[in-house]
Amino acid sequence: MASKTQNKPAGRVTTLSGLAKHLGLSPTTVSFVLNEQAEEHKIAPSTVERVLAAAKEVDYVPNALARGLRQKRTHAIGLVFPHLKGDWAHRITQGISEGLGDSHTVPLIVCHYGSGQLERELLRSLVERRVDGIICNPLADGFNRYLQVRERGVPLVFMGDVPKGLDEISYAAWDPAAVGVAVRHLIELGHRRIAYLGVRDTRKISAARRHAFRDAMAAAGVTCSRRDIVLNEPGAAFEEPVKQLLGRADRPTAFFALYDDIAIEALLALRAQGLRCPEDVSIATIGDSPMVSAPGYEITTVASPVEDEGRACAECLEQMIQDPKRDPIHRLVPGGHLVVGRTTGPCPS
Amino acid sequence: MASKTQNKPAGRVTTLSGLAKHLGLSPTTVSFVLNEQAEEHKIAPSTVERVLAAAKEVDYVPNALARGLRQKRTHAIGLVFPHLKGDWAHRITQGISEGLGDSHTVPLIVCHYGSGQLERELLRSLVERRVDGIICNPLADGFNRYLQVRERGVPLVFMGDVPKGLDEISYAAWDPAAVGVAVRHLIELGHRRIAYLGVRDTRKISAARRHAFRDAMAAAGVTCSRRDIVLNEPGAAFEEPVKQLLGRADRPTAFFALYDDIAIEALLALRAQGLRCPEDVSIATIGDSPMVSAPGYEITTVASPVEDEGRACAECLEQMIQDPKRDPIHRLVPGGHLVVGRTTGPCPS
DNA sequence: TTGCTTGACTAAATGCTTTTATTTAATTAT
DNA sequence: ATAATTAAATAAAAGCATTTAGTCAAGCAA
Repeated sequence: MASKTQNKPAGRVTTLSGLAKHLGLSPTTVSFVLNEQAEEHKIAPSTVERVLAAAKEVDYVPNALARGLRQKRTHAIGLVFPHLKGDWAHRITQGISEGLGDSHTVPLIVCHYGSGQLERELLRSLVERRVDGIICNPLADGFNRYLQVRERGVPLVFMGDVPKGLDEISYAAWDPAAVGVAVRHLIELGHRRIAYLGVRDTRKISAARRHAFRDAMAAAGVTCSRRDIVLNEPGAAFEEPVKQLLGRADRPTAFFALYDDIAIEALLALRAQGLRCPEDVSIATIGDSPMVSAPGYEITTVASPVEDEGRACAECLEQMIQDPKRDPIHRLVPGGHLVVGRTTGPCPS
Repeated sequence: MASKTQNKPAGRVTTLSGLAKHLGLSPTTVSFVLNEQAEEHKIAPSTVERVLAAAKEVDYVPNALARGLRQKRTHAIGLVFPHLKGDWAHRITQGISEGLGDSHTVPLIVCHYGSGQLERELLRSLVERRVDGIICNPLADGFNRYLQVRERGVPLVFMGDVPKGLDEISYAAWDPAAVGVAVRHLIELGHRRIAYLGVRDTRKISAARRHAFRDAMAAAGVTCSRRDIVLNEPGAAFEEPVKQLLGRADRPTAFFALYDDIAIEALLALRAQGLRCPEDVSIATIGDSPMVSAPGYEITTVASPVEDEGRACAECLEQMIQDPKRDPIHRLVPGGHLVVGRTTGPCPS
């Protein structure tokens, strides 16, 4: 038993070297045993047992700081979220955890709460702590902050959309083909004039979704007038464009909204015009929230496979960690099933 | 400019020593400057500037592992959550972040998803990483895991309830006095026979809430029969006890439920008896969720000050970190306002 | 001139683990 | 019996920043 009064580092059994001294062995030997390299280094079985027993006895916990310092690997990854509101953070985190599997990597979750300042600090903090990689959902104007991190050699994966033209960065995003599910639903209900409500495509996935819309229409043999495509500036209201669309003689009988909040805007604008949904005009969207939570809405949507996205992000990041110099990975996560709400109905004849 | 071909550690400017060599100074000097101890150590102003400029130039990021190893302080704390579902995690995290203030401490959030095995691993991982402290919401059967951590000298704060008799551990919990808010509401509505639906008091706060109930009743001059106090075993159903209570001639006209899920159980049991709520019997509770989210329920509750709890936890932990040997801190967070739902009404005459 | 301060900086130890290169003794091959 | 091999370990460096205890030269007083 180690003397309790002794205060010298050698006397403390809490460290690997302390344990070694306690056992009359060298730190090397103890390290080999504790890292399951005993076979490889031909440590005598009796010694292995002795070390293991002692480690258990004193409940030795290795110092991850020292280990990480030496190995240049922390087995921790950073998850940068906007916040933890709602279900999204929960679902994606669960997916990421699954994706990490048994790699004994710990996700460190931080939130920037919409503050660019905080985002920068947190990012720096993660780099200081030498996380093995980062999965992030950045602020709209925060991309360059992450690029700086990438330049340091920290593997980085974006969950979701990235700016157009940014090819040298990895991302895992929901496959835009899911748009087709919503569109086909509308077409099956008999709709032929379907308008697209989206935003100007400064990001890849947004653009890809618009193409998916066009393709789904084309595949069904439905033509789509360019006038039925609304591409707002980010942040702009949809009331006016929707009004205009509805004012036309050959007005659309259905809307596809790129985001769920656009769908709500459209719904309100439509009602303000004295039209009923879904009797007069149907609305479908894609989005995380089936929006059943908002009583009175219940917009038809395509539920996104958030867990799968998380898993994809984690797998993607692991690959990058394995080989930091590899080409950036772009993964599209398929899936998403239709959740029919109260906003889609048969095309009015 | 540092030669790029050189591969020796001295050539890399990314470390403090590298930077020092680059500048023709000692690591000591650079360290002093970068840690704002230049004044204290009488570093020449010109040198200070030179160092600062160089650090900025190469965007030097200190290695938190090395620093932590030396200082025995990581400026990171662990937050152990069950999961990130709903609003609770979001709110308490925000509160904790506020409570940490500008201490430049990063919260590392981990979730055990109800798995004791995972909880143990995560806890060990946090200890390995030498977090400065831990704020946790443990599994019901996981307390001893945390006590082991505490014994290692890691400051520990429980958010919420702790087992009875466990005085040597810190916690920050919602003041049980909030129970009075719900009870007074019922009394103001004219109720005199109010039953208490709770669980056997193996935990401190549960017991304190029962006392708060009793006190609130007494303060209003209302007597409370012992028969109106239901203390279930944890996990047991409330259907039977509620049935019994309602079967009595002098049946209660109102229920106070210790948790919101108990309230729901009671509501269902009551309806199954052919009684209406709130016309025949009122139900009030205290809890995080105003339960407006569950349409058709909307149980009257006292909204808990989750952010305040988080802040209290963080402040509590910081104090313990300052002086790990101090007595455990027990903090009760006041507050909580009444949210009147559809389950409370005037006492039937 | 000698001794004492002070300003400006540095050498070296420390924290803990991993890893590479050796060592020592025992065993086997020749 | 000598060389070659193997088993079982170890010494020492590396990884990076902090911190204690100095050093060295210049400036000043006596």
